[in-house]
Amino acid sequence: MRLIDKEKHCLACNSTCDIFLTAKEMNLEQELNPVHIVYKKHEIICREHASITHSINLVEGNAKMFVSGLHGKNIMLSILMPGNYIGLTAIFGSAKYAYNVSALTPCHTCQVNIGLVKRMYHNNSLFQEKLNKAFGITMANMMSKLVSLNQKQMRAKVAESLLYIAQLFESNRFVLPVTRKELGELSAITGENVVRVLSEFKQEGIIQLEAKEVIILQPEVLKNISLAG
Amino acid sequence: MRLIDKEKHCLACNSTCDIFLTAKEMNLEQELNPVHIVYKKHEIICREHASITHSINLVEGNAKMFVSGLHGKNIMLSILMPGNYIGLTAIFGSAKYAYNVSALTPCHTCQVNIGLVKRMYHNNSLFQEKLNKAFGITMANMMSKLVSLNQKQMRAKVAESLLYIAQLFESNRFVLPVTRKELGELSAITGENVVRVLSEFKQEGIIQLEAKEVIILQPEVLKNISLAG
DNA sequence: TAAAAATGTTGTTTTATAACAATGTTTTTA
DNA sequence: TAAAAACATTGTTATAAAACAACATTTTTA
Repeated sequence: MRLIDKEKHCLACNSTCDIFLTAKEMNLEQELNPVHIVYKKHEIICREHASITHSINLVEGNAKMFVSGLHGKNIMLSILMPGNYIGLTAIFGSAKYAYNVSALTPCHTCQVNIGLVKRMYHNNSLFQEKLNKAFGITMANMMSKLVSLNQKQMRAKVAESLLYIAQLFESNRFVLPVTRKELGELSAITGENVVRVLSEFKQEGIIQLEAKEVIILQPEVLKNISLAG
Repeated sequence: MRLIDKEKHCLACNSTCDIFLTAKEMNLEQELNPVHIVYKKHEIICREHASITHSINLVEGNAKMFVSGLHGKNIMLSILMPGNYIGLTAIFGSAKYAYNVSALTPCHTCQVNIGLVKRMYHNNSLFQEKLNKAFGITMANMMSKLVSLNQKQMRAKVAESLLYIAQLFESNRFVLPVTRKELGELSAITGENVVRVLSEFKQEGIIQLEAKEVIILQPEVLKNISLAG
């Protein structure tokens, strides 16, 4: 179930998103008509193969972007943070989602008609450049993920995932936004093996670990593990 | 060693590429100054991390696009066919190549200053749409490759690679443009195992195989193998 | 708040595939 | 065209990680 909160408006929103700023600059505020939708934990925000009708801005909360693989096993592509957009691939030729997004925590989203965003993209070169760059970065990340998931082994993959999450939260101390199994989806290994590797890292004094709380004690060591094997 | 053929000009070129057509439409023919460079088999056409200075159109021949992974093992992203472009990622925010391209056969390329192509992109919406779409498709392919290489096993991966090549050559009968080891790079398995799987497929009457010549006798069976495992 | 479901943990077994080795064949190079 | 290098093939061994199992703990749901 989703909650539609019609009270929230852009001017009251503390997240100054590029879409709003660009729309304002282009005098398209009237047409914006943003809809604020709240998703509960575990709820699907968008589904693979579904049509992209809106650009979705994650205003509050965390979500996971994943593709559903074989035998019900997912591969998590990324963890979404407040400020991230969903659905902008529509601008790059695909009318359908190529991935799923589901809420890891309650997620507040702001949704705008994708047609309007497309128009903005085509008529505002700064906005265009921003989206192009973001898309290019996504592509580069995909590329390195392809190598990592294929050629690295468990310890390296988990180390990489931990560093990725630390970088998202801009801190070496964080609360894991995912379960062990999901950390496995992000690292392309089983949940059981995630537990094992995490225990090893703890044993070796590389991380401190208690339930979901992680402190990376030796970031350089973890970095080395993530690079080599 | 590369051969620069200054004699070839766009008007004489039988490959009517989008860049030339768009430049003509925009009266930018004078500025185009295309350079025709020929690469020998095995030569590097572009290298990871190098600056992108030109848009490279593969006019004739085949090339492989790959990222260099760990322990000297590559992952092949795609096989390039005549008409394919290299370096357009520069438009999407990255000034450096994120991949390598090397010649599988002698490769004739036509190279145009990337700055000009960028200008064309920003001032021609049709051209823009084409490049965006191409980039989007590349992204989608990456995504499905991520799943395939991670979750499928040898037989499925090799089946997929064979179908991919058949689709490139638009025929179920083709001469492999790659070695067994390279087919391994494309499938993320070892060369030895490629040989084994190909032998199995031959034994099972799914393909006909002699040296580099492949005939897919039972495309549907191969398709099923590629999907399941 | 009791019951059910999901998550976390550790140990054991199985399995797919890499790694290694040995040899024949083709292609490239000097 | 002879020698060297790269490629293809088959068999064997080693290994990383999945699969399975059993149970403790936490979270969700009725």
